[in-house]
Amino acid sequence: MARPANRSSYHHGDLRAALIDIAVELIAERGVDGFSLAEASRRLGVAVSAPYRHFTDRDDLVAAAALRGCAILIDTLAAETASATTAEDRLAAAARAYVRFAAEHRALFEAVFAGPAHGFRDPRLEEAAAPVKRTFQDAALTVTGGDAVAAEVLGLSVVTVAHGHAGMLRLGAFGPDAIDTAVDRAGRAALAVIAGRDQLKA
Amino acid sequence: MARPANRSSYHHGDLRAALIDIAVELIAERGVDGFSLAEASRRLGVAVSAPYRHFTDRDDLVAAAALRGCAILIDTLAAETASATTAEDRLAAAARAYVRFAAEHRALFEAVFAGPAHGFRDPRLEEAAAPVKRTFQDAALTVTGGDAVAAEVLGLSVVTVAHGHAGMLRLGAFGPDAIDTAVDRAGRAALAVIAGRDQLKA
DNA sequence: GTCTATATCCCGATAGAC
DNA sequence: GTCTATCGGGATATAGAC
Repeated sequence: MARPANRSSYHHGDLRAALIDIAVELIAERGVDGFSLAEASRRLGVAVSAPYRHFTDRDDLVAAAALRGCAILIDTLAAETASATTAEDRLAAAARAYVRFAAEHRALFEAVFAGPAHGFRDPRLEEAAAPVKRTFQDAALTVTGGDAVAAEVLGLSVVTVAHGHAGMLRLGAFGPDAIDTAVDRAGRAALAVIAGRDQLKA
Repeated sequence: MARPANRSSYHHGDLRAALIDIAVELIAERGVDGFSLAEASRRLGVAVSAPYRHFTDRDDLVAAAALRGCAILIDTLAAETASATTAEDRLAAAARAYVRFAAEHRALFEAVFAGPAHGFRDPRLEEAAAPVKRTFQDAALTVTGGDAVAAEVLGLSVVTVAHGHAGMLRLGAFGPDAIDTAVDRAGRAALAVIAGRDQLKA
């Protein structure tokens, strides 16, 4: 977002940042698999070899986008859960934030989560994503009143509910006002799971 | 699965079916985006031009795999929900079947649901997938005792919960015995949503 | 219905000049 | 830190022989 115009300015200084920006755009358009360094270079008006000064290879740039996504997701979670009053609401707010991030930063969301299905995962990303899990499990621990085992199950269930809403949103399952609908329903579904959490234990 | 050996038999008769089989294999290995007609032809020992006698283009073959996946998913849903005694259990069984299908037929699941994010969707697939939605909503209608509005919300919520478990399973969120764990948890989460369904309404 | 051959295109990555 | 040039590989799709 820094300087969308004047491509010649990329010739020195911030090509690295510009590449991440354009990678996000391209991933949004064609998906992680459809992203290519060649196309990114073309759009920035630089040689195809230029990116290799800043990233070791194609996947390294994708990983950089994923790391940025992780940071934004964590910030979003922190901001949206801060205003919650009850423990239940805090957990539901985390679910809403998760879906909102997936909707508003589709490319970053895909970069973060597209990895492990096929191919390998960057350990930096593994580490960077840990606070996401923590956010849900900390909130769940408050809900369960300190029962760590139940909290782990509940936290994972709620983040899974949120993940499902993000996926169904991508599939177009929520009609008009899809984003707001998906966010709202994710929050309600989270509250429903919390309310019926007795059913979760084996 | 018909005739895994004797590639020369493909030279006449069932290349179409063999291509779908090999497409499923390749999608499982490299994902929908990583699948190529060229590689499929190579593995079957036929010329790269041969598939074009049976499919108009690459996407047409992927669509054929998706249609097969849809049929299997619908069968799986029907079989697993048949033995349920209560309405709640029938809905939860649908969630379990959904996750089990996603786990045991990962490639087919991806072929069915990978489409709409980027690129276009085959209308045949749209039509073929309708019974899936119906299965969940019919079961939900029984749970809500005939309340159609509540049933629509509940049915979508439960299938979304199942979809989330399928996605998190792919991400490796469930440890050892991942498949059984994911299936089991999806069923329990569905029951939790059903139990707490008062929270779903706006 | 399948093959050979080919046209066209895009990609990742590197070497060496500037 | 970027450019030019290039190598090597793989994909889609078509034309025409058999």
